[in-house]
Amino acid sequence: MTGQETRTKKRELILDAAEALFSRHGYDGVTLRAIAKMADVDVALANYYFGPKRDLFEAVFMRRAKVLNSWRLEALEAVIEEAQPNAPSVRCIIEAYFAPLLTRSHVHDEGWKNYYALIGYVNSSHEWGGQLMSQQFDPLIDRFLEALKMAIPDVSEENLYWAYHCLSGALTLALAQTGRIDHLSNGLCRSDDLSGAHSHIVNFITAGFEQLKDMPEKKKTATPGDAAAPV
Amino acid sequence: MTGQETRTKKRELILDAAEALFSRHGYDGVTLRAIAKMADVDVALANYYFGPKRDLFEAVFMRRAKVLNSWRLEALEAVIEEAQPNAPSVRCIIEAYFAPLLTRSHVHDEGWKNYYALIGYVNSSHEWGGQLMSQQFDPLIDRFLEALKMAIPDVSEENLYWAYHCLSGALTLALAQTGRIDHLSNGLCRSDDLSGAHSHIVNFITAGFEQLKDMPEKKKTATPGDAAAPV
DNA sequence: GTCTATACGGCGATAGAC
DNA sequence: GTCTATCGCCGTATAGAC
Repeated sequence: MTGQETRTKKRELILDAAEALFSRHGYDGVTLRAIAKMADVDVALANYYFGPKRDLFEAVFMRRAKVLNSWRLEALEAVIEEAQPNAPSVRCIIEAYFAPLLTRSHVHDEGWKNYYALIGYVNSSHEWGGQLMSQQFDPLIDRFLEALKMAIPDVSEENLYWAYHCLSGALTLALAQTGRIDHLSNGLCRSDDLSGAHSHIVNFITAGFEQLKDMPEKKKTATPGDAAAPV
Repeated sequence: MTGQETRTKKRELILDAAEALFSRHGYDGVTLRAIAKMADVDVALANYYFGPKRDLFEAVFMRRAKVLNSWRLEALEAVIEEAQPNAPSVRCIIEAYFAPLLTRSHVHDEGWKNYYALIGYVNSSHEWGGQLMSQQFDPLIDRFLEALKMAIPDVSEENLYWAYHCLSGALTLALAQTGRIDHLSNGLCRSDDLSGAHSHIVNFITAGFEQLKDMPEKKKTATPGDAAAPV
């Protein structure tokens, strides 16, 4: 084995171990020593390759973010292409957003499972949520929102962003796979069954965006006629 | 000030400080020393009152969970009462779920803001999500789901649980107030404006549940006719 | 360059003295 | 109820082996 191969190999081992541990225990719940032990390398090696702990965390997060983004971009461009010269439907766009994450075979891969849980952690974290998620994913999100604007004529920006926020929360909670739904449903639904969750989530989120079409232009965020009694 | 009063006061100070710090940095990101310093009490006092760190965390989480549950139960019973003898609408039930959390004046209270962020952290956490959330909130959730079953005839359990999952993700991400939407929207939407988010979220989630009414009984989770091309 | 062994200053939770 | 002491583990700098 050449030096180069070793280098790459050990780097990946460290990233894999860090990913597994960070996803389960969060940034502060993991020590570099634990990562080194799991990766079967020396304590100082993580620091040698990645610098301080914080930089290692970011390296872990960024590694697969790039892959996700390319899958999703590809899917988005496909549905836009296919719908030409019309705008793609809301459902197709939402499908392009979720399917690359939830329906491929990689969802059964241990590394990806860990990474998904990590996204769940990062997205709702005060420390990382605003910064890391935006940095890695916002450019692509903007393209999806552009597409949705074409599919939902006259939608207001505010409505669109909050709808995306709902999408994001629903998705990342699913990715986190916390076991909550298993408990709530007495085992009927399983949080580790992402492909089983896929169609439920797509249907739910599609409907959420579709209702923006019915918003009166002047009172975009108001509740429709059968509004509830204030509580 | 009597001993009893001091006792209660200091207990609350510790809980407040722990809440503020846990919500910002997570369980492992906070030391008992930091909590004690913020509460201006001795390091060992938290241990004296609450036992080990883990128990303190649970005490923080449970303190306001009880309050939330009673607000929501009250709201749910009000809409059921009001709709008698019919079933309440989906919108009214969803409104009863969200309004007590998002529209009251307490959302501007620092303590409650911290607690909300804590819910965001706990719900998507591997360590706590499955257990603590279920323990504190599932009994009430069951009652909301019962009500939704009446409002959505013939809905399958599986659809209902996954829809609730989407609701939960959207809500807790909003509660986490990570600043992500501020960034994405270039400041148009603000994640600390929960009452501003309220109607957007209610509309989105209501539509998500309403579409369950159109599900063909036999293919409950399938996508409707205009299904997307697989990606 | 790649990697290991070790050392260091500091802070962790909490048990036990008071 | 309060304070202190204890012991262990923390991240990381560094010296030097290969």
